[in-house]
Amino acid sequence: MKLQTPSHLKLSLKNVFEPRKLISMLLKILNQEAPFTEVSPGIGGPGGTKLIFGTRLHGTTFRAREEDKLETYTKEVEEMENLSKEEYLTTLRRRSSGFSRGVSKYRGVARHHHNGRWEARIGRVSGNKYLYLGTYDTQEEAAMAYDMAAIEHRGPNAVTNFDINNYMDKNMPKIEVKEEEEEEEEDVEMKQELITPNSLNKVVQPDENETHNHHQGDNQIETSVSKLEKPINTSDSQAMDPIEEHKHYPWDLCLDNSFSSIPIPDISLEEASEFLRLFDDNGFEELDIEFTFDEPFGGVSTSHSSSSLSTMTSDDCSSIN
DNA sequence: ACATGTGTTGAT
DNA sequence: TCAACACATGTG
Repeated sequence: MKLQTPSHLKLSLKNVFEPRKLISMLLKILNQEAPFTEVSPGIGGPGGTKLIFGTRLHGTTFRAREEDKLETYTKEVEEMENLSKEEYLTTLRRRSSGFSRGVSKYRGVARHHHNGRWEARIGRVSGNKYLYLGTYDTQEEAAMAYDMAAIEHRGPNAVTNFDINNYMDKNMPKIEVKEEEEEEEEDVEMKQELITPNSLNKVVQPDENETHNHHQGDNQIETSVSKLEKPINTSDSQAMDPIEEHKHYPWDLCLDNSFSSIPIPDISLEEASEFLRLFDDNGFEELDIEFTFDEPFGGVSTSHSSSSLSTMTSDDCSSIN
């Protein structure tokens, strides 16, 4: 029997890995409108990587594939739990097309072998040929050079490192130009900004434990699942102020604004909003996982999910904000 | 399997 | 700085 995921919950890489849209959606999620673990990239096997927002399972959003098993996603779930928002978005960005290797966090940026500076380059634009964009002291500068070239040559839909708004109006992202050891320093910063996974992971219901298959004999799954289900103390979780956080990440500023203020042709924003609707109180109540699939996901029962879901309401979110 | 686009490497 | 190859990833 074929598993069905509502089409409006499915976003292919092509759509999702458009940073502005992706980040906007993720921000909504990460800003406590939904717990961090509700977004998961799925490794799609032969069909390629897909990032799907869809089915809630074990407090995590999964997109089901007929051949998928829960184990397929344990890696992603763990990854999301162990990474800060910034780090995770970086990994997502890196996974986008053609951007899978290398040392730089940014698209179009590579460390030059000669002088060690950061070289920006964009390939196969306007006809063919590569475009050398120069070398820079910092990754960020090179990344911006790439962004601008990308926008110029590929239009407003270009996949960019930073939010396109930064290039549309006066406010360029305030790049903290540090000395040499950028990477390390940034990593430190990231750690400081780390969103504790537990502080976000509030949807977990105790009774879900019984729902889960705890006796698969697979250690990895078990640890992952139990991690997810670790009871969370909502009250003492550190409230993350989204605004505060924005200060440190220029590229994710005014994402939502960008959607309304910038006319972006053929980007359908409905996808994003439709997706977000999922995380509305009502939306969740009505999203019956049983109707989402014709059979339990990966053989794991989801029968309790809908009742559990109802407890994941704005209460959880507002308590944080 | 093929197309695409970026990382890497070497030459100039 | 330029050019070309390597290769991961998406797509039909």
